[in-house]
Amino acid sequence: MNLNHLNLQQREAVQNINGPMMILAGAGSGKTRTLVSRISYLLEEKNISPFQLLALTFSNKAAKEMRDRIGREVSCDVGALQITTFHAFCAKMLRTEAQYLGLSKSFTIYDGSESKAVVKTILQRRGISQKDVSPFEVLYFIEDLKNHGHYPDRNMEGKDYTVDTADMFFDMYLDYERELHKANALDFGGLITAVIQLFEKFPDVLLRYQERFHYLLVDEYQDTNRAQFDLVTKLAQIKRNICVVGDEDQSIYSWRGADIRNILDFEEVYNDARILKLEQNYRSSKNIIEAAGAVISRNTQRKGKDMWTDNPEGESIEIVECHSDKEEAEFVATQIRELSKDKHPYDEMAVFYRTNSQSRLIEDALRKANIPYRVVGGIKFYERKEIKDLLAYVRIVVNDKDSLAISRIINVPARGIGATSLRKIEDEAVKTESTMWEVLQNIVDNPEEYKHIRLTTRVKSSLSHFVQFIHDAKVAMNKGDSPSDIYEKLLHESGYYEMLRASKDYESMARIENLEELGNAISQFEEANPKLGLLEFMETITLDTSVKGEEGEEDSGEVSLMTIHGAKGLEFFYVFVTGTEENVFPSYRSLESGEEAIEEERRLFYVAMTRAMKILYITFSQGRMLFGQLKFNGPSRFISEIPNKYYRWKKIGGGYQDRSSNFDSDDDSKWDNFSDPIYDEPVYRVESSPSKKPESKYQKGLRIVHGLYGEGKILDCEGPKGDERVTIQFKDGAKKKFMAKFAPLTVL
DNA sequence: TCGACGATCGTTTTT
DNA sequence: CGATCGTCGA
Repeated sequence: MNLNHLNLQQREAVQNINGPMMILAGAGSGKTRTLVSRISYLLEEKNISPFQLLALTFSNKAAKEMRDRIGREVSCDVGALQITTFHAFCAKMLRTEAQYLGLSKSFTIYDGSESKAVVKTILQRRGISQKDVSPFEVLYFIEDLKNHGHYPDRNMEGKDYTVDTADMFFDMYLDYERELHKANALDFGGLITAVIQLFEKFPDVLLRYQERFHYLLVDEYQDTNRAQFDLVTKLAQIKRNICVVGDEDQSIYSWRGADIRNILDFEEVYNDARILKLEQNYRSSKNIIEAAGAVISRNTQRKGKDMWTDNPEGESIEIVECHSDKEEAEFVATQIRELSKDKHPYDEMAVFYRTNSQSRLIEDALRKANIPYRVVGGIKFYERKEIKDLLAYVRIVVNDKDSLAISRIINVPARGIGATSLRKIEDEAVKTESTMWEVLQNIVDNPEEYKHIRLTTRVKSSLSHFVQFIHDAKVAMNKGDSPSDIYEKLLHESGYYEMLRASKDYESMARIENLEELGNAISQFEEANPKLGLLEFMETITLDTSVKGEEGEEDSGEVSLMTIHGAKGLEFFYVFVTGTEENVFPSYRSLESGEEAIEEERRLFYVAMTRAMKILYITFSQGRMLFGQLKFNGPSRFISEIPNKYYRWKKIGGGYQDRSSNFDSDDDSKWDNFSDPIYDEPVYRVESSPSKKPESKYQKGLRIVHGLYGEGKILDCEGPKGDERVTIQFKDGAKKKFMAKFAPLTVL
């Protein structure tokens, strides 16, 4: 096998197949190429059976790419190769081993919104108002436990994680787990912890898998959480051929439980581990790589890599300062136009932002400029209400214990079964320890015995119809009707289609189209997998949330818009990083929560920078509408962390001095709302008081004039010289806070 | 049961 | 600003 296309380190990563190894693969270092070669090498040179390999990734996209590329390189049967996501791997194993854990093979997988719904019902049942305890908080607590590999009776000794069983939330967690078990369901985290449980309670099962997988590979290792680490460690225990690949500088999911310690402590866990660094970047210009390197070097939580490149120096980074968010978007559009005039195709360009809500203005500007674009991410197809509704019907048919699905659609479309009736049915289910489906069946089949559930005749007759058509669909499924036939049946007999057709508004029409699209998806699935049924279809879509795939999305001739999180793993010739302002990027939340969070934001910034191959534009705006208010946040600290020599700074429109007049002529209605920043607390606490600060020109008590508010007095001033935040009391009594260098202030 | 209306409160989201 | 949620009245 020819490995000449690889550099020295890459080759070592390929050929060093035995024992634990961690590959620290920097951005653009040819990671996928290396991994693909490694697997090919194992298969072709070392004659390892595909059956004995396991490669775990985080996204379906990554798994698919790797599989495709290996398929092209290798002649042996790739079909048996396990290259899959953590979650899909676990789901598959749990379906085969379901009986051990008292699950049925047909368990459903709950996504985040369904988990949240379960938490809500638990809170309700306990009579806790959502105002007092937000379901989100509870869910976060539960996820945190699961991220650390906890399951209800797990002994966490020696796990470096303490569980407070006295916490009221812990009780709710137990409730939650019971609820899911009753529904024959698992959430995302539960897929992982259930496998850990399986391994710990049934060592013989574990042994089977340990002996099967001779070679383990974990991609995006920096994003693993403790549970996943546990799982992999267990699997690798006997053969010890575990290769993990990651980049601590691209760890941007710690808020989702990714534990950077998995990387930082790898050598402690495997003391004979080999550590390899892939530090040559093949993607970006020298300017970009060195600038990004300078920024990330400020982080303390790293193993430390020094990326370098043989690529040419390239263009300077463009830092672009705009007046308003609108103007920023217009700049992006104009610049894209320019690039396009120079014959650069649109699909080589991407616009990044920190939060999804920022896409709106960019979209407006691009649309106005007639630039084709697509928004990557955002509202996903399978998260749309109508899709979730129909899928809830499907879920009931597949797994009638799924009471959550029943509650979701029992009155959609309206059947006159309101909250009160639903409550009665749920109560009965809890009381008799049965599922809602059983209760419904009983009410319909033995109305006499169930008279104590006081339901109106109208409700009873609706229920009867509901039970009947679900039952029919189940029968159809069992006798082998095709998934798409069953889907059509549900769509029409539920009355859902009719409900949408009846209301003729634009929105309903779009929904009908989506439901037809769902039908197509099912038909396609059916054709591709004739042996599989609705259950498997459901699993694919809950575990693969990729956006409704239009064919040929690769070279679409469109500019890509996405959050930076969504951009990880991608590359573009021309990249715009927008909204690079304090409180936006880094986000105000991270600023509030301290240095670790800021380091993660810095990694995010690093990821953004290193997506660019040729030209990197970093834009920010002096003023920005946030939560309906105009804010002056000032440029992001990350901009100041880029050494001067790598960038050119460009101001769009006028300078600071004539700002207020510019503002006035810009868009009057908008600036009418001009008001103080909402983040009144000092966000800069962290670095606000070095021992000797140079004298600020904004002293307390000083009288000033503000371009818009008029005359006032400085009440307080904090922050270093040149970067002060001043609190000013105006003549009308209003107190407002500004960043001095951006506010139109004149000292009197 | 269901809609309308006002209060509230805002990241990121591979699975 | 805008989505989401809870309350209230018909």
